[in-house]
Amino acid sequence: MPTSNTLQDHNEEVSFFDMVYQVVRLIPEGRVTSYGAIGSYLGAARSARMVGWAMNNAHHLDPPVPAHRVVNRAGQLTGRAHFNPPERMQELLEAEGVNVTEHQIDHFDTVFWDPSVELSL
DNA sequence: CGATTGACGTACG
DNA sequence: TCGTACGCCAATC
Repeated sequence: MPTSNTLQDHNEEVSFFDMVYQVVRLIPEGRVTSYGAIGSYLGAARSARMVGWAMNNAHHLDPPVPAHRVVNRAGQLTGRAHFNPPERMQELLEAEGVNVTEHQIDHFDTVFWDPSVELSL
């Protein structure tokens, strides 16, 4: 029996946070996805904010989560400020073959990786 | 303990 | 069609 005796007895799957981490780790190199896409894949399209918030926790996770492959719906590296250093996010993306200009991913529609599509749910 | 924020996105006016 | 408001769940103040 789980340690937590929360009100949610319907915990059939892991927490939303954990699911986010799992999906982010499934992102292949050279591909990126958006917070909303992950949230939508998890069945909560409106919880895009939560996905980003989960990334904050991702920094102390093991193994580390490739948060640099997660950007907003516009393809902008909005979360770069939370990296160390912030420019590290762009460097990591370029190292995987993803070109970034002015914190904006080039050909975002091409490198975009939609979990609900690639995972063929 | 209660209110606000937070790496966004969708819905509504 | 464009602009504004709300929602998601958890953590922080």
